[in-house]
Amino acid sequence: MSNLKELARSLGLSITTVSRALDGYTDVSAVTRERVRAAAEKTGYRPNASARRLRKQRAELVAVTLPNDPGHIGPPHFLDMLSGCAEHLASAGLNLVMAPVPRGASELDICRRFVDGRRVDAMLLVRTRRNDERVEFLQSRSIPFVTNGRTENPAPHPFIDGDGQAGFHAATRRFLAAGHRRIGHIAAPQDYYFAHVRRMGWAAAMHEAGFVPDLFSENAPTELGGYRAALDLLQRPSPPTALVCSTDEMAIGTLRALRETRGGDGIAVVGHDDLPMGAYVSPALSTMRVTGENLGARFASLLLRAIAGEPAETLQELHPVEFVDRASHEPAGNAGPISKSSK
Amino acid sequence: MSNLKELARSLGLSITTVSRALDGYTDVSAVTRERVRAAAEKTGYRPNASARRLRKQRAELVAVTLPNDPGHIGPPHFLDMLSGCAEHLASAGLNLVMAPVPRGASELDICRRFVDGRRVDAMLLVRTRRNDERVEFLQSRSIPFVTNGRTENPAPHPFIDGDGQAGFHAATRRFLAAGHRRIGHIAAPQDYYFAHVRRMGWAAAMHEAGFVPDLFSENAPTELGGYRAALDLLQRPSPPTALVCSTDEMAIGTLRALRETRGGDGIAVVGHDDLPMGAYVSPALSTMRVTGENLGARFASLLLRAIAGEPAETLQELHPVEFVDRASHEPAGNAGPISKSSK
DNA sequence: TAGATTACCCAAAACGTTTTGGAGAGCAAG
DNA sequence: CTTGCTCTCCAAAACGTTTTGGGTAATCTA
Repeated sequence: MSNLKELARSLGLSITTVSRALDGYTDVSAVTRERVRAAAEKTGYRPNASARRLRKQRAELVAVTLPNDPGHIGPPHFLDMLSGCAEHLASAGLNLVMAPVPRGASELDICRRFVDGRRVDAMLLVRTRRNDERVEFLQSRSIPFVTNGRTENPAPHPFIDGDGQAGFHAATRRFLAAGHRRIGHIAAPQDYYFAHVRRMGWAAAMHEAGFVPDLFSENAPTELGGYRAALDLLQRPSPPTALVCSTDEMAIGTLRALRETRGGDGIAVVGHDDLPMGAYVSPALSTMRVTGENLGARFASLLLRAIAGEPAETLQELHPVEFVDRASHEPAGNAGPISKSSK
Repeated sequence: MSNLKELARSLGLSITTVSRALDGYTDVSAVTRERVRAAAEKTGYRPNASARRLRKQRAELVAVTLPNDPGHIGPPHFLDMLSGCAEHLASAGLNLVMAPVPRGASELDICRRFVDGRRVDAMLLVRTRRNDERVEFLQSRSIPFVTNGRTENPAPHPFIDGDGQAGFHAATRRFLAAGHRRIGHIAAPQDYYFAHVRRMGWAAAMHEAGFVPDLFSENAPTELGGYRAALDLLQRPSPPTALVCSTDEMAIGTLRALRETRGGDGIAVVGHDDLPMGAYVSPALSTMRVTGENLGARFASLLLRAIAGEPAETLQELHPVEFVDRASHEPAGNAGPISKSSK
């Protein structure tokens, strides 16, 4: 129960002086400052967080919305990202608080709750949708925020994203260059921005090569979703010889579907995200990864700059994606996509 | 900038009355109460969280320590658990805040920081160690907490854990009953409590069957760690015919090691955790899972009861583990553990 | 020596809530 | 008339900080 008042009394100083000594102000003599510091250290004094927050009118908290997709909550490395972000924020005195979405409430309700109760100084939005009502709301309240993934909302806002369009375009072109003609896409729900642009990248490459991009199937962004979508494509009249999958989890579901299907031998697969697990499945999963290190720290940095008032336009990071070549994009067991007449 | 004072003035009432009306006290007339409620609704009034926290001397926050193992942060379903916990806590007015461990600091430092700054009302500890200094510290400060996993600390404390000892004992006995004799264990670092008891379960079953339990290898609790530990065991003079792995991730690394090793054909494998991914690797991973639904909500419930002052002894949950039989514990491609003379 | 500057320190006012300890009015009982 | 009770309401005191707007000596400047 140590507070500033007791510490001040025990030192024979005023509260003001003790407070300023601990904050390193220059208008307290070096000897006093050191005396105060020593006493604070000895008694283990820590300023009361709530009191400081009230006085400084800052919550010292940043909330991250947790997507509540049925049964699934985002890629496994999501937690690594959050951890890195929290660590970086902590060194600026901010803590990261989780904003889960209870059953029956919308993600917008949660934003409102945190913002209007002045519980946070900023927000971190993940799993953005093409038209994201949370973005609109936060802009209307002019509270700083950063999104993981772009949106199609008209007003610019800070974000970090990978260039999924370019990545899927390039991956599709690689397959085309390798001789594939029937290149399918395992798609995630298209109201997610990331899912939409990845499909657009694939579709554009197919279109440029003179094909109609209709060989795709949409499902949940999980192993099961990928499994189902792959089964769907495999039973089409002209099944694919190569599959570009929206996420690694979907790709791993796809690999299982291929194993279980007779016509699935030698179909090329590529995913996106570079999950650690991908190197351990069979065949080892070829994939893409967003370049750049320490995503979490970059989010934290953008959040801090947004809180400091930097304009949205200078807080947008679009990172290229790069290929991670393992085995699944060049499957053994067939002579290649052209000589193979699957089905 | 709406606060109680303004709301009170606009209604011609005192701050006290408005506050009590909103809190549903009976000493404000029904008609006034309704008038206040309507006005609060209309102006979108939300009490300032910092002010309430200061006055009520409660942080309304619970921190969860994030393990900072090099490059790895716990099982993928960890985030699902956190999300469920946060959701349940939120309905009691508490938020879950992340307590990452920055480089160079210990997990104890972080606990101290959160506790002594009165930033939290309780803590959630994950990845407990056999002798966990965080437990000792929190008990010395008598701050409520719950651990995910038991410890060997002398004083009892609230926890939720799966009975890994029994699970690994039973799994080993199953392999023994199936005729296996050389059953190895892929072990996680033994200072983790969970890793220790899982090894003890395996060792006890082997010992009871008359074998010296020395066919194990310890490594990081990751795919790579499992891979390396499996390679180690496979090059022993008498390699195993079955492997009980401390985690699913290690088991998946083990499966890759088996694929890449000539002598690895037909070696039985079982993991623990029931990761969704396990159903999609080849062979499909047989595993164990802790019984009971909605782990996160149970953690939240225990935390709330600990905050309410219930004694530690009544806040301990040990859940049995059950088998999830898929393919890897009965590998095809060999006639069985006895007829096979690997190496 | 007067005046200005510097070095150190502090009382008091916030920040916005909850809670304590009544106050005043109206009414019933003695 | 007094006493006690119920029903509403409220002033003021916390909670523990940070910051404002000084004050008092001592030291320097002219």
